[in-house]
Amino acid sequence: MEHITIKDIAKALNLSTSTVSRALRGSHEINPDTKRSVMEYAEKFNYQPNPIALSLKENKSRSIGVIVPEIDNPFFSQAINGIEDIAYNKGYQVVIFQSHESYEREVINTQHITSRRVDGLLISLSGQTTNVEHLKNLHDKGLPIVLFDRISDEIDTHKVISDNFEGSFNGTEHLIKTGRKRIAHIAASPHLSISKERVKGYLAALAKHNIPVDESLLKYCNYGLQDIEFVIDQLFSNETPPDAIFTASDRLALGCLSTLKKRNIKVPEDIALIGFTNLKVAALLAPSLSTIVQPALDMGKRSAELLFDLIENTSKLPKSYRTFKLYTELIVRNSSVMKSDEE
Amino acid sequence: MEHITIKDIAKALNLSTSTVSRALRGSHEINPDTKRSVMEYAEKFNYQPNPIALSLKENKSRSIGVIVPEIDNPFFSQAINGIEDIAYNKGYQVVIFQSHESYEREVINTQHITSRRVDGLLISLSGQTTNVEHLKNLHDKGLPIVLFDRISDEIDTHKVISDNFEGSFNGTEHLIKTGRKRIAHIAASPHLSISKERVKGYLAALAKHNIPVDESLLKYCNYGLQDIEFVIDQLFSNETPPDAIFTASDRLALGCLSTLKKRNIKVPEDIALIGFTNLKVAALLAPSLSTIVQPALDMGKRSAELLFDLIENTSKLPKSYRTFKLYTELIVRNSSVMKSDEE
DNA sequence: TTGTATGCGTTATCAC
DNA sequence: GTGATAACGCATACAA
Repeated sequence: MEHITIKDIAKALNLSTSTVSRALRGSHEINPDTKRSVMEYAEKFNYQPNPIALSLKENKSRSIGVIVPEIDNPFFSQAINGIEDIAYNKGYQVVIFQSHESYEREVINTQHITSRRVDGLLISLSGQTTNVEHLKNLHDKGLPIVLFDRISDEIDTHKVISDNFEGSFNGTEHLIKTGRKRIAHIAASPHLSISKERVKGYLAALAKHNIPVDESLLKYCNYGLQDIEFVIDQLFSNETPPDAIFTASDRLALGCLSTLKKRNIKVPEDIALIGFTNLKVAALLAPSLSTIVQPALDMGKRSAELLFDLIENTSKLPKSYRTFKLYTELIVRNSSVMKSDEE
Repeated sequence: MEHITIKDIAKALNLSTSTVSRALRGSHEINPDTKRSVMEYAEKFNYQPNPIALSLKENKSRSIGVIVPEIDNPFFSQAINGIEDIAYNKGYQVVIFQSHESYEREVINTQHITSRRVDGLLISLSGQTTNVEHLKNLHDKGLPIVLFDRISDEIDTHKVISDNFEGSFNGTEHLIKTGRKRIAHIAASPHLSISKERVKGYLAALAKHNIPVDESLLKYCNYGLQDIEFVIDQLFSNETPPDAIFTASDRLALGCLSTLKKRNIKVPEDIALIGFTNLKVAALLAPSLSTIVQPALDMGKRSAELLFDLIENTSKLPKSYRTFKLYTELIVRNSSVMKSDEE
């Protein structure tokens, strides 16, 4: 892969590299003729400045790192879509890493990230992560970081989340209002901020409607299909099984739907189902599933925008960091069932 | 984001940068004591070599570019998962671009890719792409390229695909053998290699079983949900609607399932459905959908491995390029229905 | 207006 | 065994 350099142009045109550089950069302190001839030559031989040389010089890479638990998760792939969108417009490249829900892998990834000299980091924590020293260190060293979705209180930076409490509260209350009495909640890893908030919302809705909490209806679940099958079988081995399930994520909703089908438990006839999902999954699952829609794409975009704000203003200190809550939207489906329940 | 350099170490230890460099690289022509003290200092202050400087020197970036139509598509996100896996082990970073099924965007992305000096390119063509000069150019300039899934005959390089013809043939034949007479096929963009191969397989299966081709049952469809709804409504406005639908991708299968549900057409009671999907989607949709499973993860891994082969052997010419076909797997579900149909 | 010199971080090539 | 120097591609302070 050969590339033409400024030096080549200079040689060909009998100029110095600095003159060529100036011409290319559109400097005004240059002879219009020289400029034109340089531009023509550059055009003709498809000159493209070497970004690596620039990076070395300016000590920045024009790339941002993104660490997500799994790329192959509808929520995160859609968030990355949004991130890529913003980065593309800013002329940055997006470098992807997966933690695979492993704390160790996340730590290793943060090391790679810094050794790669990315200009900023977007991260959603792994389900195993309880200690965030690895991120604190980076942040203390001045790396702009934005946390999204799965955040930690211990890091003082911008964060973007959806309104997990409210979404969870609304979803649970919807189930209550449609007559459900035994509402199970399947949450993701108990370490995650999103899990905690969603459980809070679930409990708050039950409390508001004076429904006693049954601990056996609150399950934490990994993302594997076996895990969710196990959890659902547990729920249904209960003396009085749930009449509704509220799941905390895309994957759990999908897994739940599939397991229920396997077990021949009909949704929504036998059991009501509502899930936190991103917009695309919600659309695809319509109309069998009511959903609390998380703005995955927007979360990606918003996070990236905030990160670029930080990157482009690293000089301006001190910053005041904020946590941005994006609205969730409750989409109610199976209206026929709703009606019968509402009587 | 401050980083310690070789120069810093040299200054601190009263050595020259070359000595430090040698010590760090584990050269043998060096005093063991010097080496140890350098290593200790580097360890203590967490020295990390600057990959950008390395890149400039070696004229390679230790990164590979990946261009996919949409990250947020289960097939591609899983393929990227595989790519990331291999790249991670090789110590390469993965830079992601989306063409958004747009030819123009794809061309622009290839320009970005080269300007970024990636060491290789993995690409799956956009649905609009018919002209591949932009890739030919890069390839002629010596950039290692591997095409996967959506390929073009016009580029002479390694390619990795699933056995689209066979998968399609088997899926269609399965529908025929279970008694279906009017089998519709919903394909993706007609420009795509995968579409062509799958249509061929579909037609071949019909031909083998002496089923006349009904042009009105063969539809090409974009990925938007509106598009698929439109197509399905078209199919069912037919005087004699289909009794089976064979869809050509994850997205089409999901969209089809969702639309049929919306229209209150029951699967598999009213209509049999079979789709090309990746493993995870197949698992999630079980047991409602029989699937021709494409090895998305493996395709990502295999493509990345081949790309690294090319990257690491750029000196060895000439190469003989190959097209690797990965097996698809037919997973038959709804066995109860099958039985009744098989009688 | 243009050219020369320097530096970004690293390693390779030469000297000593 | 160690150090000085050049080079990768570019931008810029300074000199002309």
